[in-house]
Amino acid sequence: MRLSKAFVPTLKEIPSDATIPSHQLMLRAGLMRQLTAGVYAFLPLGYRAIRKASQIVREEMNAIGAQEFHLPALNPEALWVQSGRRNIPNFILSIKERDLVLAPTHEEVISWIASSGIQSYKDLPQIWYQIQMKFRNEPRPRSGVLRGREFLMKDSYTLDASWEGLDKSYDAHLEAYKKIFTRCGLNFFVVGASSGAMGGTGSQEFMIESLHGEDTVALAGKSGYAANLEIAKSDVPKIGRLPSDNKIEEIHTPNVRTIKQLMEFLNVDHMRLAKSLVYRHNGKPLLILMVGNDQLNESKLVSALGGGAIEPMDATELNKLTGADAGSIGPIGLEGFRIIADRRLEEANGLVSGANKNDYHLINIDLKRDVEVDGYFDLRTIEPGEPAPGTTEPLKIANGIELGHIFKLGTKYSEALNVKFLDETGELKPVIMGSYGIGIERIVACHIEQNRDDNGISWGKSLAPYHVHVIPVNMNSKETVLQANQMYRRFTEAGLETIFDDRENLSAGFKFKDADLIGMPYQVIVGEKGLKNGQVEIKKRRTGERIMVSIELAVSEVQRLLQE
RNA sequence: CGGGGUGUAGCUCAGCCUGGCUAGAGCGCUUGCUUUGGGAGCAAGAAGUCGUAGGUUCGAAUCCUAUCACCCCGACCA
Repeated sequence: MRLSKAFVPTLKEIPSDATIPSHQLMLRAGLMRQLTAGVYAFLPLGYRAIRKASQIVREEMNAIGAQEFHLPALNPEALWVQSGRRNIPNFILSIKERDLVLAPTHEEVISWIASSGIQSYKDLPQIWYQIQMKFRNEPRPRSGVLRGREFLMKDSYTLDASWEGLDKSYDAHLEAYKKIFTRCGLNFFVVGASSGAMGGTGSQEFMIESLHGEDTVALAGKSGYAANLEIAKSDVPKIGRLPSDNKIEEIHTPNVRTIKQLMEFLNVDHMRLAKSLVYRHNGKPLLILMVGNDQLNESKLVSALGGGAIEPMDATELNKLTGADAGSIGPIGLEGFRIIADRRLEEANGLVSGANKNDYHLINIDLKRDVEVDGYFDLRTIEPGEPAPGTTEPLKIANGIELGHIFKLGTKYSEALNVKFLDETGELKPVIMGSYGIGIERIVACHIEQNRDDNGISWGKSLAPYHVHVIPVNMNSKETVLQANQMYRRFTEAGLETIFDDRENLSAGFKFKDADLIGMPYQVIVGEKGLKNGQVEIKKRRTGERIMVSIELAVSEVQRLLQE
């Protein structure tokens, strides 16, 4: 590719709208331009990187026997009503002129195809995938391509006749994903994750660690524990039982609202304070008991409740139902509430909690004796430094960017959308599904986050839009131009993807800066100094190392470096 | 959706508080000459109805109102 004829609009200055490095560099290196919030146009160089990433994904998917589909982005709205996902908040973008929506993902369409196409256990298993644009009603797009309103995804869907089959399909994806992200030159890790609104029985996320990530993860390097904070566990002890068996007493606690005030007022450890949190679950009142300073983890709460909608109860409503304000609520004598508690409180006694009467607390509460607790669940958010499960290793908390997510969906969609098959015994059963996503643009953005320096992008070999960047130092030197042209021709003929900076009237410095910014792995610098000795210079972008080689050996040397 | 910020030339920004000549700078762009190993120099030039609409005023980029867009923090996040 001759730069003199190419569209590679590099920018010297940092575009003011971009705040994270990958976003800034993707704009500065001329990979893409923003059309409107959360929507980007990929320019030729950026699109090449996207295609490289897609191709790696495609190869590894094909290697596990997956078959590529091309699915409609326009979906009938009714299909989403049927699956129950039409009204998930901030999810679907719709078309004004018709009852059509833009597909945010493709479980529904896949299920529609499978419902007529899959009839017998003999048709299973299947792995189907697509690499296409998806659309989402994102309330706040941000961080460049990391969170957009349209985004390129590889999504695959597995159809199995048995749960064992699903495990196999899932594990195949787990391994394929590791290969994909390794080939993409990413330093990634896998975490246990919440299935969230997707439903299902298990899921894992592939992440890179980054200050700019939106996810928070708990990590323990040595023991290998890694989990999204939404589900992360730690070995904190239960608070257990005290030997005493005192009766409940009411204590006047004027103006005591917070756990901290209560600790000071009663002069007790926070561990004996049972904090009451009041929510509505699918509209029904719910009281949650937590150990004093522990934070409720809403993701864990939703899982514990088996899904559904939760919302904190607002103050006036709470007062109407209990006669007391938040801060004075407790489990004793509370009517019309389901009561659940965090595991740390299991069978605990000697607890302090609100009396459901403003300015009063109860002491000596025994959950076993005095309260009908409808289940103990792990509901707390872990804190850094707590021991990883089954170890003494302290957990570290870090931010991460999610690259991929794999789900065991089970039968949620096959039941809603009638994807059934006849098994060996002639019984009609729902197909067992899995769903597995990878954000293609995120691969590229994360690759840049991890492969850059002050001068620009430093592409790894697998995603680099081109392999080699040939730079003639002085376009006024006939010899330089002649040799550089030959160099370009030789590289191209050898099958290497090559950029040739044949632009006239640009200083050498300008070309070097541009080459470093767009970041191809190897620069071949053709200058009068080297040519005197029949040599050109190969510069490794990543290390800055320079090697002088004879003109004849330049191509084979770069080929050798690319093999390394 | 709550809070904050910004909209002035292709890009980065100044000017706005305290209204007043023909609206500025750097980069980029065009032409010519020079230059060519780390974002060159000189000269000449093109380019903006100051986001949009309304208002106040003799006069608005500047003050007021509304509106749109974009960015950041939060909420949300398949």
